Amino acid sequence: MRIGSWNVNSVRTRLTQVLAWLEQERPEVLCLQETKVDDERFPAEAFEALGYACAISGQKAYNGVAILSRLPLEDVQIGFSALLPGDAEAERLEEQKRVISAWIDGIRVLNLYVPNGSAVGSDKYGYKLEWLACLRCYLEAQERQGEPLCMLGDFNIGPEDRDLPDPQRLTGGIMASEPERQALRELLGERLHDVFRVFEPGSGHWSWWDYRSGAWERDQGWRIDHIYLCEELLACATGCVIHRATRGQTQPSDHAPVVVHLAWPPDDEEDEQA
DNA sequence: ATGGCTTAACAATTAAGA
Repeated sequence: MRIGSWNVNSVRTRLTQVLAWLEQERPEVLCLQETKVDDERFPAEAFEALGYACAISGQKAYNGVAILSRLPLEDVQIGFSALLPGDAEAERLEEQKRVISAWIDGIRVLNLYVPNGSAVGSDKYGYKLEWLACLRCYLEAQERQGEPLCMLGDFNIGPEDRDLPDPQRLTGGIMASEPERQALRELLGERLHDVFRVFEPGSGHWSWWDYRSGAWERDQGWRIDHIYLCEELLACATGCVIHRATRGQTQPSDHAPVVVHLAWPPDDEEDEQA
């Protein structure tokens, strides 16, 4: 079983590339962020034609998340309120469409688009920290449900200096400030693990390259798109790959897909050879 | 370089991303 995450920076602008990648890779699940389209205009038919069911939570122009699945897509939950009913903060944060989950083949797949935060100390930075605090509460409620969890998406945080191209210059700034990193560590707790780091401890592995300043040509990226697994799923992980070639295409997204390979369900012999 | 590029919205510029 393979589960991918890709910030596509507009699903309509990127549709041809996403379809081509799906046809080539055929992951069981692909989670999208920054779809930038309301639900009525989401190109579901194009994905359904390739055998993918769609769960979507979008809005006009900004944000927007979706889960595409070749396996049955069940119990779709949208927003923080799904697990925090009556919580005023969860409802307030619902205005921006950044949270969707689904039950797929015995796994709770949680797809997130964490706010960017603009600049340290700005209003948007405050919003980002509030959003992360709400996510922590959401995850505590999720843990009480007892479902195996795969949480993935665009976290807009470089968790450690090895996830940044120039730590000396960038540490402390947006996406690398201690409050953001601490908020992320706290919501992960002892329960959730960055599966990419199980297989690759080194620096120089990026998932996002700025459109500006020739960041791609100079390979000055960040690793801000992550896949986190609970212990039960982590024990089944056989690999985690960043598909960086997509970033080198014409008119690319600034993010590349990240894919985890799981021998799941645990008794599935076919997956264990992956 | 409070810069650089790309997208959506709207119809020439602005907001936002990260």
